[in-house]
Amino acid sequence: MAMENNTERFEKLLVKNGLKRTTPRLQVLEILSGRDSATSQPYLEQVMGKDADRVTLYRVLQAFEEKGIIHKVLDQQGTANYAICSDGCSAHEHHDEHVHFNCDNCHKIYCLDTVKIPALKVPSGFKVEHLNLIATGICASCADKVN
Amino acid sequence: MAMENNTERFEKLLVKNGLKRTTPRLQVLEILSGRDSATSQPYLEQVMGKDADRVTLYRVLQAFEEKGIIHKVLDQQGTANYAICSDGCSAHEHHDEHVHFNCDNCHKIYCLDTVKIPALKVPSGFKVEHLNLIATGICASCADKVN
DNA sequence: GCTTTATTTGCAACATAATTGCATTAATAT
DNA sequence: ATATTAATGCAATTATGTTGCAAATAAAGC
Ligand SMILES: [Mn+2]
Ligand SMILES: [Mn+2]
Ligand SMILES: [Zn+2]
Ligand SMILES: [Zn+2]
Repeated sequence: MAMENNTERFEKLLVKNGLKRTTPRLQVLEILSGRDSATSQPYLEQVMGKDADRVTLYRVLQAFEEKGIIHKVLDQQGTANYAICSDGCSAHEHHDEHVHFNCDNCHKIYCLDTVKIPALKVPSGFKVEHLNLIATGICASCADKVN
Repeated sequence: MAMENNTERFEKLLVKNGLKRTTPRLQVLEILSGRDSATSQPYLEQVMGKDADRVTLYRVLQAFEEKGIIHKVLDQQGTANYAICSDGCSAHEHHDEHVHFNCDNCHKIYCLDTVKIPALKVPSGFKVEHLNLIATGICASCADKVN
């Protein structure tokens, strides 16, 4: 049983979502999946360099978000960060209601998939659709380094 | 017992924080205090028009935020919105850890001062400093209009 | 009130993020 | 191999935010 490689997986993912198998798209998937935290748009742009136009990157990210392949998290400065959706997300509905942790030191954004956002009691009349919780502080990795 | 008017209150607020009583500053306080929800930077810029330069507006907002007079909330699109701090906020510490509600219909952001953000259990190693919770959905006012 | 001083403002320039229209290119279906 | 449709690249434009510096002005001191 041969371990399916990344590129094959990604190609299937694109086809499944009716997206053509193009270099910029595979590249974005490759980059995002190789990181343990969300990836900022500026970082992606820098890493891709001249391999793809800025506009193409924006369009790839938008398409992926719409299809439920990635989700966007805005950090405390309002910068867009992207992370691969764990599963269960589709074009029709995202299921990324986990907490995000924005480290004040390394500025990484971690998807805390195991931490669900507690339900909330809001004033009468308000109808809550989604909850978006970002915790800030020091991440495990940075806390380690200080010691 | 004469009811103290807004301008007098705002002048005192500025003096207390070591800020000079200037027209743009009073204008921003006037606008923000006259609204029931947070106010976006673009809206402020539009309302102030040529009364103040864009840069001045940015600097006024920054000074107010530093002094604990207002707090900034980023909406789902990453747009900066500002609201007057209820109280207890100072240059040294903000106490605005209430939930914010971003209406999908009218796009207003309400400070739900009465709704505190529940404490959170995060993976070991992570040290939470602040929590920032934005709920999206339909606000009370918009829900009413539909009926 | 007039002068001094420190703060604040306005302007110009710049930086970055994001969007749009359109012609060209490339992926897939036949 | 060709046709069709989707995707890309490029140029131009918009929006947001920042910086440096000279001019204006608020507040303090006389
Ligand atoms: Mn996430
Ligand atoms: Mn608030
Ligand atoms: Zn960190
Ligand atoms: Zn509303």
